[in-house]
Amino acid sequence: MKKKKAAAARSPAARAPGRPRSDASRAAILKAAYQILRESGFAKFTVEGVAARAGAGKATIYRWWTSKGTLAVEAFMVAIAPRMDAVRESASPLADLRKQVHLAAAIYRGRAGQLVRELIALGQADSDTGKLLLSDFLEPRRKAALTALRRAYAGGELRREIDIEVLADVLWGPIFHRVLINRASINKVFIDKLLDVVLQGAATGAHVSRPSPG
Amino acid sequence: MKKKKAAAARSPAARAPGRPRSDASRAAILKAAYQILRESGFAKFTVEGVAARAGAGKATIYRWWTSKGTLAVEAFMVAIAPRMDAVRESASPLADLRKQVHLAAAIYRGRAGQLVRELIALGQADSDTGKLLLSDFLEPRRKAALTALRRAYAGGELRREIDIEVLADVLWGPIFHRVLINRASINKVFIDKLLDVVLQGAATGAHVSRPSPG
Amino acid sequence: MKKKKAAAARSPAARAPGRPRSDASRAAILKAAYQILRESGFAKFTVEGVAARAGAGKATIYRWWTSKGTLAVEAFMVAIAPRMDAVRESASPLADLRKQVHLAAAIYRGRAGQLVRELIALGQADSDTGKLLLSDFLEPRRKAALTALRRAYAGGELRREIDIEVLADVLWGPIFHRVLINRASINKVFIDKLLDVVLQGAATGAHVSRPSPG
Amino acid sequence: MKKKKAAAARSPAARAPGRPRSDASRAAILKAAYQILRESGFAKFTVEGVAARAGAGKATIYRWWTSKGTLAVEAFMVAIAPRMDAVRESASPLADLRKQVHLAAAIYRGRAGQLVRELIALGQADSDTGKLLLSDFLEPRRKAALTALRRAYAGGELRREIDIEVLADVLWGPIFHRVLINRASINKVFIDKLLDVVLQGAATGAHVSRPSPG
DNA sequence: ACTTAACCGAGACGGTACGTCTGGTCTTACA
DNA sequence: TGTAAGACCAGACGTACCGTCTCGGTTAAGT
Repeated sequence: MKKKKAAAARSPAARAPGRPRSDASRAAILKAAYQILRESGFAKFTVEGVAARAGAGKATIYRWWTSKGTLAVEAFMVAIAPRMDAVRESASPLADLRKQVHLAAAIYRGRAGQLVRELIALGQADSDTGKLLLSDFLEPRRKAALTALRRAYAGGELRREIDIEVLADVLWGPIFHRVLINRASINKVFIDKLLDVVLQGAATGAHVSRPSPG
Repeated sequence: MKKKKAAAARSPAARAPGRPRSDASRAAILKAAYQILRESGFAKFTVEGVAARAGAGKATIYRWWTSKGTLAVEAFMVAIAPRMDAVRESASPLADLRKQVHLAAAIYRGRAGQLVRELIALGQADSDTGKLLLSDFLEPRRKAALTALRRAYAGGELRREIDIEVLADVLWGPIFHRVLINRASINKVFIDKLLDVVLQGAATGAHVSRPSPG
Repeated sequence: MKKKKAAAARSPAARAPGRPRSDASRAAILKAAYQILRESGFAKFTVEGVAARAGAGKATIYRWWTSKGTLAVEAFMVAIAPRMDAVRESASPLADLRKQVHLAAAIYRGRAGQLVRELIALGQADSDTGKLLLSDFLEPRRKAALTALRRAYAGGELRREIDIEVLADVLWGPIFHRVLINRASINKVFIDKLLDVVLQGAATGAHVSRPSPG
Repeated sequence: MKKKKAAAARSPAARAPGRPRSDASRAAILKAAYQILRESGFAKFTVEGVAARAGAGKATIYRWWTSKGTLAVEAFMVAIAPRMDAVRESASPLADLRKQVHLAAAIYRGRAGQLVRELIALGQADSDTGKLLLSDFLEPRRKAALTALRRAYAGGELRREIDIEVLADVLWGPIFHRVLINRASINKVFIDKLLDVVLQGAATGAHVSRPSPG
């Protein structure tokens, strides 16, 4: 992530000189980092603590991550991201969108919600961390929503004058608002109401296509 | 603010024994705190720095504020809050709402935007700070919006099945989303589009009452 | 001790105006001070602690004592000094001297020994304290010894060329040396040996007049 | 000095892992500490000040010294102790003793006298400091005197019934008494009188072996 | 009885230093 | 060259006391 080195790859035998990076070490560090995050939250997340639990040196951590924030973000993503990409495309883009948002909200309701809270907070103070979290975690989710919205737009399900970019913010914004500011619940009922209001304002017909409420 | 002691209550003039709190000191501390926040942001905001600039002792700060976060929030509010209450009620609640949101966005576009970003971030780590910021700054703004929405609801301008609480989150959420996460601009065009989408989804007729776009 | 005011004295009825000093308060402060010294030593002796235990205000303490050291010294003396003046003059000045030294050593072996240690230490850092301790406590003991020595000298019991002042230091010095530096025991055997050596070096005949060793 | 860890012991070349202690840092700290002691005395001797002047971190100081007292003692000794070991053995142990005592008194008359005063005082409050000062500075001087006394005793120059240990206290005690308590001068005349009285009391013949008073 | 002045308890104040903690860098020996 | 270990600088943290100050209220003597 920090250094590139033209990516070996030329031939199967081509290798950089010196001892190669230890993947065992990298994995141990990320695992220890995530464990600490999960057990104690970011407040007790210290580089020394991670190094000690991983049996690694602090210098090794700083060689591969620019700051403790970027380490925390990467550790979080390795553990969490896979769970968020579970929605597959169907014939109805708006239905896909609903599923995506419900899934994310479900995840944010749990332990992961507290972690994103803290990571977003960290991103305000440390720009490396903020950029990494945005580009590698938050932006991809938004992109997925944008894709669905674009398909719906192309399929004529959204009003012509709608700004898709704005619509994406209108969808995700209230969720983070409740997570970060309100601390109000983001339960299923809320998500449904949110989707209803937003799609009501954006959709063409009255057919907001909410699935039967069971 | 910190201790109550059952309030003596004998007469309205009852006073605690001992030297009373110095208002000059309190004011100097808040002023110094705000100056540092404005000049250098929260990164360089230290209790030692505030004490030194205010000509106060650190102990005095810790006597009256539980953490540096609560001090920062209070200093911010003393300086900023007055500017946000400038919207007076008119005959049209939805027009009032538009004005409120535009005004807040205008303020958040400036220096204050960075400060709320940092204070909200701080509130994630320190619950005292988070509660204070919410109860004394963020919640009052949301309440103002709720009041306008309720008036509109009562006046039949909003659809019967709308949940007003959700609607408030849908209005403010996207703004904070851009401030905290996207870092996308919250310019007037965006705010107008936001209001259009949201009120389109919530209003009864097609009359979304956007003022003529000049 | 702190203020003089021309010493009343003009007539038996002359008095300063205003509320007179409260003796109850003075006594409570000295008592509390001594209790803390005895229970916890000088390490935990704080003016705030004394004021709290005495039910007095800190200002009251600083009105009558220049520093916490002088308070400690006075509290110590009020409690200890009376025990040290118990030796009455007899026909044999050197025997009196022996009794004085043995008595002082006995007292220094106990709790009081630790307190003088700490007070002498304090006197090194704070000159008010040092002067007070010297003039009101240590010097008077030395003076008593000097008086006995002078009587012995006048009675021809000491060699003509002896310097009495030096002799006093030679008597007391080793005791404080053990209390402050060595931490070696100042038991009766040591005191006797000390007296033997010193008086052997100073007395005229071989008659060092040690009482029968029972 | 602080941790031992059973000393590896495998071979004389065994070393602890990790970065070794920086001698440059240690030397800079001791130097800065002594400079501050010499310039301002112990009153203005603060760990923060030492760290700042040495260009060291406070943590580094606390890693290697248990308290500011032990740091002060070590800094003092590194600078002063060499000057006190300048007396070489001659044929006359009592003459050596006289020289030792005169040399020490000469040193204590200067700046070092104030420092030992303050360090001894400090040793009363902090037992680590007291023990270190005693074992590494005061006791060795006393040992040197004891050695000379033992030689004199073996040579028949001291009376059979004399307790050498007591005699050492009788020699050094009065000097510290004047330094710590009296604040009386420890000039050459005093030291000579002191030695005369003490050796008169301890020596066998009348030959107290004072060098001709020129 | 009324005024005046110094007293008193309480506790907030500015200030200084404490000893702890963590972030990020540097220096060893070994692999 | 990478790694574990751990010492290093830097600097903020929150605490503890110092000695001073500012309240409201008390207690005499002098009017």
